[in-house]
Amino acid sequence: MPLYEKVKHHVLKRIRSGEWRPGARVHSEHRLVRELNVSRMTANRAIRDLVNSGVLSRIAGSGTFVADLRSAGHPLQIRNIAAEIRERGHVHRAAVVSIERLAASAQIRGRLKLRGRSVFHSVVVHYENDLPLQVEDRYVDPAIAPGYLEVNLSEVTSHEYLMEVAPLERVEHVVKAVVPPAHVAPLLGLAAGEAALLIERTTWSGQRRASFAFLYHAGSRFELRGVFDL
Amino acid sequence: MPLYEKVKHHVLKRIRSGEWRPGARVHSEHRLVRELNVSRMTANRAIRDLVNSGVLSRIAGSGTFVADLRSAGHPLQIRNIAAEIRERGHVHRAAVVSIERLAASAQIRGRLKLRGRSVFHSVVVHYENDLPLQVEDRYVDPAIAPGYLEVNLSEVTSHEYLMEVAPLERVEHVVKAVVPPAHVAPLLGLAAGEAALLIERTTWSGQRRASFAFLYHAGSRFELRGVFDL
DNA sequence: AAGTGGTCTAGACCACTGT
DNA sequence: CAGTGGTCTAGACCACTTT
Repeated sequence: MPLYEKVKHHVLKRIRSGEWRPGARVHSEHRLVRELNVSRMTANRAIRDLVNSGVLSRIAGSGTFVADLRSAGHPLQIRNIAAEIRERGHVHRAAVVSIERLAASAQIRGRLKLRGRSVFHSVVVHYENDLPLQVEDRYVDPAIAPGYLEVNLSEVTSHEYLMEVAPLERVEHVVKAVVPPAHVAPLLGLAAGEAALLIERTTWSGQRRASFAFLYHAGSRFELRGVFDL
Repeated sequence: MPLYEKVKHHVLKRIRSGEWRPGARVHSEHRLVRELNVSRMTANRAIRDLVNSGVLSRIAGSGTFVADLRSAGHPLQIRNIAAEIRERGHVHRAAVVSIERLAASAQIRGRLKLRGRSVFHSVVVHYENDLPLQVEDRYVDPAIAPGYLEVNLSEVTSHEYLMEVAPLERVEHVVKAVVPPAHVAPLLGLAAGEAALLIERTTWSGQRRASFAFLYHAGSRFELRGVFDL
């Protein structure tokens, strides 16, 4: 692991533990240099990375601070759908449509950079108050999560399970508007011709890709929201 | 202007001019060091910035390459579409469909919390390399930007103008998938039944709402991308 | 073997902020 | 004034890819 990653973890650990709350001052670059025996350029890179990813914010001459949650409240939350629904005060229910081991297609092998020939595949429908909100069509690298087929996905979300077995360090989201494929539209209860919001989510554990998911949402019932103060 | 910004411009200029097309090899760090008389760390920072913003991609031991199209805007960024297109090394052009003063509907009055009875309304199509990328259907409070009707929106984006007359302090985005309305689909060059990605953007200047915009994008050509390192 | 990116160092000067 | 971040240098070693 590169040194600057260690510096990032050093800072993130304190933020996650609650020791450094939003708005709090983070140790200065010079101080990190002394604490961790790295050069200033290394500390600078670590902190600059965290600023770029929205975790910290800096004011020249003044200091570096843990960013407010509201600015981290980007539309593409990493959180799982179950928590989000419950946070809105509604009932979440998940129905497993299928969960199986498949021979990986060339496309999936490419997306996940799979080494083996097979892949785990699951399709789960998430309901908010008995209305289908999301169809989760997910591919998981068996090398990362060998026990995936035994998980009861109606009780534990894939995201929660993956976080347990292989701490995710990186998430990529791509948001698109699409006409949903034929196997998805009925699961979402969509009329013909209705649009769907598709989020393609790839997660990394270390250098390896852990999973890839197509998250389809009814265009008429789902939206991403983000507020930014400048 | 910092040196690394000059290095970035040096590279972006060649991409914009078409000298370096997507997939093409970019000058190596060592070569940039010789060409521009900067240290390698400075060249490295410039290139790494461009990689982070999706303009370039790197393969260790092999080289740095101009990234393919498709990797589009960051949902977190408030930047205007013109800047975004130019940063991808492409040509931006805007066509004004209409710009006028209207009697505000109840819905628009509510969204903008208008005090007066009229509102400015503009429809502009933004092209990326002559392909329609965004239809901007915008309502502006005349109290905030009285000179809006005189702005040449094919040369200055609404966002740029509003930033000038009434510095924006807050932006809200809502992202949806929709079937585009009849007046929008042809402007985007969409076939019947194609989906569109809609961003509803509200901007605040101080406590007042300055403008409200429907930003329609062709689902097949536009996506939002976000990467988060944890 | 030569070239490429990935990382790291130990300094440096600057503008700005806060005391 | 001391402290902070912003930038920059001129080297270095490494793992990897290409020739």
